Amino acid sequence: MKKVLIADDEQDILDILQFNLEAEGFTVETANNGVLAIEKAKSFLPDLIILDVMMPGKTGIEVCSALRLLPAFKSTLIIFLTAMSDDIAEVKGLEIGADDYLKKPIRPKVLMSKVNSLFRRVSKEVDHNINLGELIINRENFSVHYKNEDISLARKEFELLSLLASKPSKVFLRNEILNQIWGTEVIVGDRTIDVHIRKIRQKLNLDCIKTVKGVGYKFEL
Amino acid sequence: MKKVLIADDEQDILDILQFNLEAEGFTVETANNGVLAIEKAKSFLPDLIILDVMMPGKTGIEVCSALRLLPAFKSTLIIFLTAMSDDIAEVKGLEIGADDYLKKPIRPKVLMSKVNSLFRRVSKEVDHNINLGELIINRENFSVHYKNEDISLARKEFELLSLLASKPSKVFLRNEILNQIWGTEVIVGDRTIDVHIRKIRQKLNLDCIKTVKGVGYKFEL
DNA sequence: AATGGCATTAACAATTTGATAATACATTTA
DNA sequence: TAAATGTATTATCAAATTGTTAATGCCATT
Repeated sequence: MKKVLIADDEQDILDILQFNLEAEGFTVETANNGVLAIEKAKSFLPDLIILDVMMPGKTGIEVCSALRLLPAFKSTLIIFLTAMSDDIAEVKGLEIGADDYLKKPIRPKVLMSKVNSLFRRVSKEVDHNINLGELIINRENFSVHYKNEDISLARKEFELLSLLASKPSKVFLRNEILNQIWGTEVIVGDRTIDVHIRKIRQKLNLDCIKTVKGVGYKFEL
Repeated sequence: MKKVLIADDEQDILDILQFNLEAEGFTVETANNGVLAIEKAKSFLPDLIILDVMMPGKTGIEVCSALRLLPAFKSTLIIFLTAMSDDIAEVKGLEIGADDYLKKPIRPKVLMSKVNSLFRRVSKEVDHNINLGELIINRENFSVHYKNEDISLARKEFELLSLLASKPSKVFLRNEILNQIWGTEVIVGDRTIDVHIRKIRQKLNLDCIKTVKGVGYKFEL
């Protein structure tokens, strides 16, 4: 189920949006200022963020810019809410990294259709990504990102990490891994998996792959 | 069959829900306040908890938060019942860890469809877990959790505990255990089981595996 | 043809696990 | 009570599993 974070300083707006989004099955969190929005975004890791432009303290635009700097929010959807009086040009340019914008007053139907169409648009891509906060795995780019650093993994290493991280905590049996990554036809030696695991551990420099002796491996942050 | 706990201070609601749930084959227990709900949850270990938000003493939200802190209720389904007058925002946010919510007045059909769809959603995952309150065994993660502590068991130990705990109170004959865990081909000596049992007792530090002399072993909390 | 990166294997080390035997303890039976 | 039976405990050793490093062969690129 998709997660949405709404940030606006008017409680009414929060309520209306929350109501409509939840009615469609989204999981919603709210924030009534920019600073809180950034905090909640980091812990909640929403799929979509709806930001009011004008908020006391940090404006929505500032929030957006700040988040976009973090790898975890590179591909998070962001929609802006703008009042008549706002300088629309700035938002419209979308150069700040917004995916869409909405003029107030808000018509729930319009919002929902925008939201749904955005999700439809990215529904395929999003599947390719694994986002664990500090660690981001992008299957499309074959890229791994940890704490603002790009980690370069070879193909098999990448597939292996991808697989394990796709279900954190689940123990993948050695056979399971062989089938998923090497297929049933190819037969490789016993130490092959170990060696790849070792390289991943080495490159990530992070103790996230646990060995379960006699069983297999599991990913846990 | 699935177990459901209902907590509401209105007897009428309890009766209606209990009637409908039992008609569908659920095992139902009820509580008419929050404190009692927590108590019953701990002993009854329901698969689903239906909580009224407004109850004297502890609100449903407080009950939910309290339960979610316990590992045993990490994945228990929780549905809230809200009256018109309740501050709906808080529940809807679902950030307190609810799986769904229902507005009063309650339409039994709506409730039942929500309940069934929730159970359908989690039917696969639940199989992997053995949840005995303080003790949680997760077959997917090969993990054992006792009183907020992770216990690390070797493979055979894990399989043995898993087997015994899969049917509490049932006495497993020594032969039965040998067949299940070692298979019919491998033949091991008589003392092998004892030694493993001992290690489990030692690691768990909990007298949950009883010896039935001349017969076998059984698991009992 | 030379280079470099990658996947795999081989060889060995390190570690963990499992099984057994020997002994101690407990309970039942004669 | 002594013997018999069954289980608990412990130490020990063998076996299985995994970690590590280096070496090999392959492929694509230059």
